Amino acid sequence: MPDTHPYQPAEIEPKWQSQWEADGLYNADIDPSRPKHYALTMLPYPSGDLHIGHWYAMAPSDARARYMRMKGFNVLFPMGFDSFGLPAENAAIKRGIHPKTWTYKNIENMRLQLRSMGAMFDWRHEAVSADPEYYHWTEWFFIQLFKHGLAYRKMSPVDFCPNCNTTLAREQVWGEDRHCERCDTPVIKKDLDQWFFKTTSYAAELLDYSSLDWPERVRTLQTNWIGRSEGAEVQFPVICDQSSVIGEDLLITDHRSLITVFTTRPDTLWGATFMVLSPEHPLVDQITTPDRKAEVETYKLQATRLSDIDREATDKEKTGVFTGGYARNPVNGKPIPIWIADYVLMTYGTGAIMAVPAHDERDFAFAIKYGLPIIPVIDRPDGISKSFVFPGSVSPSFTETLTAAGIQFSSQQVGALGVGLFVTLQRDQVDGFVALMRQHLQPNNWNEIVGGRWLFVFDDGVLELDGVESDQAILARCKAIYPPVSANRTVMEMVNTLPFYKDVLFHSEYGTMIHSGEMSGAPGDVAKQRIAAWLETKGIGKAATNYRLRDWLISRQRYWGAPIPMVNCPACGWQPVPEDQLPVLLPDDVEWKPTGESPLKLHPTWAKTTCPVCGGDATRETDTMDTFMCSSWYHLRYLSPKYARGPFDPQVYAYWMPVDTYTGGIEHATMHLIYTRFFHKACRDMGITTGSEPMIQLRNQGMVLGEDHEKMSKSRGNVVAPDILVKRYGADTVRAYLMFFARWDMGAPWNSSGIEGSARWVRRVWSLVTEPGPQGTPAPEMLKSLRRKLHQTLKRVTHDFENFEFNTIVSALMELLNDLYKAREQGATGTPEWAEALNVYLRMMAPVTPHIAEELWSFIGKPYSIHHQPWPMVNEAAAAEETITLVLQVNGKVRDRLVVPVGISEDDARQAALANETVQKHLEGRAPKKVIVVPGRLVNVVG
RNA sequence: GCCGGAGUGGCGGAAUUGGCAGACGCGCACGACUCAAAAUCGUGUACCCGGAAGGGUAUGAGGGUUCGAUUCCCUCCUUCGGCACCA
Repeated sequence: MPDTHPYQPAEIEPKWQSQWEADGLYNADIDPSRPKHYALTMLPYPSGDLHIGHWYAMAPSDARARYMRMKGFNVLFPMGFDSFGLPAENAAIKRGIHPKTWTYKNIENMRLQLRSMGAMFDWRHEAVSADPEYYHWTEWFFIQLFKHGLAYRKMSPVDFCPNCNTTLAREQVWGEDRHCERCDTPVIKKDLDQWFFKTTSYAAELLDYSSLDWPERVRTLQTNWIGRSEGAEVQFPVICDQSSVIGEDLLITDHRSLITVFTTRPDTLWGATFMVLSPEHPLVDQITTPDRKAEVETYKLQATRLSDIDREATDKEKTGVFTGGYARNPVNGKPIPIWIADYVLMTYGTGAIMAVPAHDERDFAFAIKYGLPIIPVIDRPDGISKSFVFPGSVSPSFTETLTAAGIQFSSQQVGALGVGLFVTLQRDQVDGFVALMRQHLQPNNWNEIVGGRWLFVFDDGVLELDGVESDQAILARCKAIYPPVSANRTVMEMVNTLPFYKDVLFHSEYGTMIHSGEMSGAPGDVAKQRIAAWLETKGIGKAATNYRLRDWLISRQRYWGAPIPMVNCPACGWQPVPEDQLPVLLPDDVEWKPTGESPLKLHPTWAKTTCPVCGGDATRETDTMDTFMCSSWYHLRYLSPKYARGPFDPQVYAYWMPVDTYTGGIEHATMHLIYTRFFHKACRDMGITTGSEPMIQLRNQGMVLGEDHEKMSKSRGNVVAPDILVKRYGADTVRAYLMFFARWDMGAPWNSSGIEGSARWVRRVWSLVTEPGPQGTPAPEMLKSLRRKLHQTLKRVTHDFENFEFNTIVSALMELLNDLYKAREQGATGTPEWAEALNVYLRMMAPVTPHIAEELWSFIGKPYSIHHQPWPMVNEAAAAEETITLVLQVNGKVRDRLVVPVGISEDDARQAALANETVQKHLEGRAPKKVIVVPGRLVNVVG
């Protein structure tokens, strides 16, 4: 027996790491004789220091990859760096370090830190996105997308600092007043011509997750992000001769100025009483009348100063201004005013909406605020109407009449005016009520019925609120009768002042169409489809599907990114750089102004080039690509990072792709994971890749919070540094603790004393194996139960590895260790059962704590390497229990437990329970009414 | 506001998906070893009543379904994420 010595991770960990490296133990090469497994963890950004969050993401993923390896898979588990991006430029501006220098120094450091983890990365597959050999192909992909019509240019606003003369990211804009982080200048929006990828062409396909094993949560997030909605596009002609609006007869419409709106509710078209355009809408200037110009311009400016977040905030009161222009509602020819408001976004739909205030909550609030007409066009499904009977407006016998008619109402004192009646009507009571009202209404009064029906009863007849004209007619009569309502601009504004009516004035449900001309009466379940078809036959619209998803903005006005390989020729327009001239290299000789203006723009010669088509003078694109472009295909570069004839070696691709298991944070659920799926599908359609999805199985880890339960950040000073932990406890302990301390998909706050438990576990395994146990003759029963526990644990650990339940893997191993210690005390060390236990135990540990497992494997005299060993097989017979604990309940409460043979019959279990003294005691002499036997678990006696 | 997750001892968490609540670990208490401390080992540790045997109460709150609910249903509260004037 070798000398026993204390556990020293600082010695054994580096030793095995270099051994594995030297032997190429984790080399992942094509091997058609073995099933492949491509395990991928999200590409880290080389910020300089490896964070505990990186460990939390990578160490359990590594353990899972190692488990798959032991299961017989040929596993590729690569690592690389997402090395373009803003922080490198910030370092350049603040500290005068070149982004390249800063980035590659960080990478060097992080490689060392990553090695200390003892992960099975095959570094021969490393890919670094800022290497020219890498971004060569990022550029190449751009050109392919361009050639296939999936890349295009359009104007798009950015946050811009006019003082620094530079575009700002959202994180560079600070404070309520939205000022520049460097110079405090208020930020403005600047419209720039920029490159986009047509992600929206794939919107429908991106909603299909049928071939994916992805968490429901992520699929929901993506589905909402893509945001499919069905409805119709409708064209509203702009009325260009403003003076004729008043004249009414000679309305001339200009069909060159059609405003297209997207609506999910074409069935409400007859209720569209105004339109709202986004302040950025291209027709705004044309529509705006001279007298409204100043106000509109002010509002537009104000809207551009707001962030999207501010514009989209719901707690803010809606604002807008009238443009002075009118459009014609195409279904009824009525002129409707055109407004602009910041709640309409140019990036969604067509940037213009038809407003139906009677059936859209936002539009209702907007119309009430600005006095715009509100006309109900969809019947209330519940049919409820309400009527307030003004004090003194009816003859005194009216209440008895109502009671006799079975109509529900309450009488209440209304201020000093007297007693009013608050009537609630069912659908079939309205006509009867109107008839009664006509008999009882006193001269020079009116009564309104609102909700299910919209009727105004006057001395001489009944008016219905069915359009803009009747709105004004009714209002005029009411004002004449009761001057206090004179300030109201619409009928709805007038009735909205009465709280009693609040719940019946507006609804957004589907229902039978009313007040809708020839379409009135169309039932709610078919109205939408019927109108969409009708619009098409009339040539004023069509059924349409709209997505919330936007095209992907690729352009960044930055230096440290992959150049966009495009050349602008005055004669030939935008042309791609010929593929044999790639990569377009980033110039190293760049200088920063303290303002952060992109040095590519300032470079004296870089942008000057010739047109690949005509050979004339031309200019390079000086914008670079979004780094999400680099991370959309890194899993492909990993396959063959040195390959020079294409982005990847097709043979290697054919073996490894798709990614079998992808692990990473939930924060990438929408952006990165949608971009990479889009990228893969586009590449498939261009004949570059095969299959429809790049990553088959996705699993997310949660977040490690600081000990104060807050998000870790340098400013809070709650950051946990893995290097210190590795130094103090060893990588194995850190790995084990990260797997143990929380459910992986949930994450949890860090607990610096909790890690002691994992450290103790690792040390106890060390002692168990290396220190001799007492001699003795262990009871055969004890050895049998040790073996049972071993195989039960193996079963649990196997199950938990399959399901990414890492915390219970470690706790199961801890439990078994406790039993092993007890067995050792009883002299089990010399037995075959003991040998088997150690053999299996170390193999179960190997994915979790690879170094100590290797060291102890060699200690017990097994051949190098444990990481070449197969995953142990569960012996079901050995794992089987002989007895169970039968729980005895009386009326659902546990009263006793019996140890019985595992195969006990239902009858025997019932008999045993009924014969039990404690059960009898708790029955207190009652006869059992019912006995429930759950085989193998419990007997519940109900009595 | 909408969508989704979570809420279990002093703390992190477990519970084969309707069947023994609190595995495992941290912490704490007591004990052993030690001159002492650390480390290590052992014992105990949800709460209440009780000397004990035992009994009662407990999985955010309240209701429901069920022989039986941490698990399913309804209402509400707290909290964490994501999305959001989406027409």
